[in-house]
Amino acid sequence: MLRMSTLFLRTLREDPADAEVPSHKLLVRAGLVRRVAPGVFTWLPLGYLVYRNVERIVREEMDAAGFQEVHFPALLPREPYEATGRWTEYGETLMRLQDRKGADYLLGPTHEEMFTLLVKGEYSSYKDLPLVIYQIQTKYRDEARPRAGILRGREFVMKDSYSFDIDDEGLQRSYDRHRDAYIKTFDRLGLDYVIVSAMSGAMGGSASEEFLAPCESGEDTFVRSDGGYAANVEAVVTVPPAEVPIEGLPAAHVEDTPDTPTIESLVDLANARFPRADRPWTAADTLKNVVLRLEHPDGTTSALVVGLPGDREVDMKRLEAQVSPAVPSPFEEADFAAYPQLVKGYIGPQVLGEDRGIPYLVDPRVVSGTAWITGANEQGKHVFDLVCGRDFTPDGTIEAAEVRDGDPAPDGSGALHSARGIEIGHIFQLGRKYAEALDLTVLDENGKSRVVTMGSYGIGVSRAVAAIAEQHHDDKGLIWPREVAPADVHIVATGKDAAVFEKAEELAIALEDEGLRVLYDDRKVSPGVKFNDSELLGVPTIVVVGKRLVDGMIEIKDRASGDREEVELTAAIPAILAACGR
RNA sequence: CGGGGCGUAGCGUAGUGGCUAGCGCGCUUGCUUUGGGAGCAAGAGAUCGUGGGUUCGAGUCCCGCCGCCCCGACCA
Repeated sequence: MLRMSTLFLRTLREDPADAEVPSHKLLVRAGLVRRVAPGVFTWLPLGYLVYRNVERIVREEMDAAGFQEVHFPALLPREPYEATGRWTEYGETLMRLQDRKGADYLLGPTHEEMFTLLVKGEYSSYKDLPLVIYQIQTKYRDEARPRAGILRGREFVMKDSYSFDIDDEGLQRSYDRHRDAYIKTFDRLGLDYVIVSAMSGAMGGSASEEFLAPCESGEDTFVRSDGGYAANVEAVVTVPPAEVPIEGLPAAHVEDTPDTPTIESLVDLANARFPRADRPWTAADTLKNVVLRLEHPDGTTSALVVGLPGDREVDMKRLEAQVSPAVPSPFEEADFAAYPQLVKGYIGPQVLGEDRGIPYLVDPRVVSGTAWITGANEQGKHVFDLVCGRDFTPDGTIEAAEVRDGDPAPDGSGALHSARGIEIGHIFQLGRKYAEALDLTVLDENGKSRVVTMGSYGIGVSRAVAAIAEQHHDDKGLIWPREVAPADVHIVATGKDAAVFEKAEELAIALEDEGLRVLYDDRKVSPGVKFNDSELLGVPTIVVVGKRLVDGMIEIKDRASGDREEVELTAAIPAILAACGR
């Protein structure tokens, strides 16, 4: 039994000045965590109970899925990370240190190398596979900017698991097992979440999905439709309009459009001097051609032109995902000098294309038969009614335009709107990148050496505590889902009557005997303080033993709904068990 | 790393060059109080982030440094 009179706990009446997001404010105010350094926190008794519940659930679901727990050190030598290039690739984010001899060490930001090497040292046959091992481990990342309390710390706890399979089918099965286990885990944690497809990015894998807990304080932007579609912005596929028959479309014609270097000025001039019969011109009638410089991994650079409707901007993140591993950057004046055919502000598709040395990719909305106003590749001139598929043929399409609220979901499930979420889990088909770098091979049934294929899967354990707090609170405080709550029932004894404390304590003991986890407020403070603390702490069921005891009554309150009922003390135990879902 | 803001008691804060740095919460002691953060009284607790400078006099003005928070960049 947790007694408030002796519990190491101090709740705060006011929000800490350095906290911004609800979970940070509440976890500090409720006395669950205290800051030690930027992005580094101490768990106090109640907070650690919650944290351990989350960890326990994660562990139980991993074990239930048949995965085996191991435990690596957080302190790791440099060499394995040197082998995969991450000693340097990880950059400033890596926490580095030296021992007394000057040897380099690091505090593990993630453990792909160590797992790969461990398996390499033990296994050498296809008969040993598949294998999934995991750990729950403190990770260190020297984030440029830790923020939002324990939502994004420099020290945090992560469950990371790794699958090892002989072939892609096996990897897919391991991946699916993790996906199922994660669904069970997050359901038990009481988290609302969506699974979005994610770009694999620098990790070099193929399939990858993120589990995002939608909430205002989330750092990841994603889009969702009312019909259930959810995806990372980078992964959204544009729904192209129907193609238009080319016959009968007016011929292209070049017009003088002086001083129209921007889309806005161009539309204004077009409406003033070349008005349409049916409707005014809009930015969406123009074809904007954005020149970019691509830097390739081998150090060379090249130009790329992206054509998109003038009312859209290029989304650099989406573009990056498309051109990876090349890195895009804006075209500078010096770059323009190298391509005299590109007239800044008046670029048109007529001079573009792979065969002319400047690859030209367009937004999927630019389909055959669409007519555009676009640059005529001459200062002060634009071409009207330039028809795709007749007057120009792009080299292909690219998903680089911004995704906007109201755009259709690719699966036809309605309009997209953007939302924010906390990344609480990530599952990832790594492939053979690490196995190759560290030479993890096994012999197959023909005695031939085969590189193992891997998956990596993470759950932010400490982050999940904050994510739950973000999703489960009100203006009075936290509201823990039962399974992660620091206790099942919070008994509040009010008044100064000795009988109240006697009965409250008897009740606490009886409930504990029934298997409930009990937090008992036996402090000699005023009722208001106790009620407010009980709401701040967020134990799901609150039992008040107070002035109504003279009539043999106690009160049971549901923290989440605020519903309260009075019951006879004699019937209290079954009623409380029922309230706790037992 | 760029931009902005802020460092005063455990927490939240006031203090625009002048006496002994003020208030609320929390803490200690006593009395009263006990169904929504009680009242009265008496206390403890601060080298005002740090180093230098200006001044008769600096929490307050100037310069350097350190730290923290927010936005952006960055981020399996």
